[in-house]
Amino acid sequence: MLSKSCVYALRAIVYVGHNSSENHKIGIKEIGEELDLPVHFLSKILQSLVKHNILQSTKGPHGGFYINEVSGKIKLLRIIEVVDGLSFFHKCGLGMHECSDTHPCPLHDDFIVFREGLYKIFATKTINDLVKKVEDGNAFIQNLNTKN
Amino acid sequence: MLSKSCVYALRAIVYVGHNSSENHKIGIKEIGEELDLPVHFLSKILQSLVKHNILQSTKGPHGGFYINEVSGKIKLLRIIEVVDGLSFFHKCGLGMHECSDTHPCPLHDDFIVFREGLYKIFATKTINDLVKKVEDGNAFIQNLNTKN
DNA sequence: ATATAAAAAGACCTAAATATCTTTTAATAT
DNA sequence: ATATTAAAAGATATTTAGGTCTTTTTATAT
Ligand code: FES
Ligand code: FES
Repeated sequence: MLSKSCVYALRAIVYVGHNSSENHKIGIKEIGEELDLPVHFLSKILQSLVKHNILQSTKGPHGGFYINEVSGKIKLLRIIEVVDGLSFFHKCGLGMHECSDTHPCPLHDDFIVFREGLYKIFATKTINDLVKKVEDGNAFIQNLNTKN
Repeated sequence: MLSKSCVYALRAIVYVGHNSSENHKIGIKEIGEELDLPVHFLSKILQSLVKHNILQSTKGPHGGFYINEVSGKIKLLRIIEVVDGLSFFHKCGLGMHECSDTHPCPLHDDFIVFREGLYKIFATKTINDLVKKVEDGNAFIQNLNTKN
């Protein structure tokens, strides 16, 4: 559904949101290790998020990634848009060229309920919402038994 | 979500169910052309379905693919199982190693609604259900403007 | 029996996603 | 200014999904 790049992005951002601040930035190595993600690959993904101003970073000693006021309020959908694009939310679930109410595939009615439901979730929730869940102990972003 | 192989499979089976019978089998070439699908690739997929007894075929003149009584009643989920496997329906939407109620990711509650809803649809609907929709004119499996 | 038609099987090929490794750039502390 | 640290950038490798082409097998009609 979402690509690996995309879920890596989401989890990494939440991790950064949870563990960092303007004066305690967090290195790519730590993020990768804590989330069991391939560091260099993740690095690419985060680079792109920084370019899109979804995430902040600085180089050099005590550098690393962090998240500012504004970024925390970004909707998950925006991250998906940047990493994967939004085509999933418009595509036919049976792979027809067009998804349309007037020329629907046999799964259309059932499928769009879920597709649009997901859309709404992603379009509504922010990074901060996820961070809060983690901080309240109601959710986790690290694997239970850490082994890849 | 579903791989191309999988949606190709579903659409092809519905096409066969709709257009063929024991004494009017239907060739791979026609299926591919009518659905705008790559013939040889589709051929592989259908081969595997035949092996799994989800679809029937005979070689030689007037040979081709068809669907018997039993196959029409097969659930969509079975096709997904054979082509893609069922891992999607158990996997964490944020890519954590395990999806669990006790160690949930921050999207877990929202995501499983979607995941399990879809599961139910696929576990319930049969090939014949989709064929019927098409025959009743309530759905289509061919593209509108046929160009790949 | 033979020719023919169609699927099955096998061998490849291509593109995209995922992952790794190396070099460069820039920020900071000394 | 210099050394150091960490991200950015670039190049390359691997894996998986998707697709094509060729040969073989098998059923049928003649
Ligand atoms: S036409 Fe297939 S999901 Fe809308
Ligand atoms: S833990 Fe992520 S979806 Fe269940």
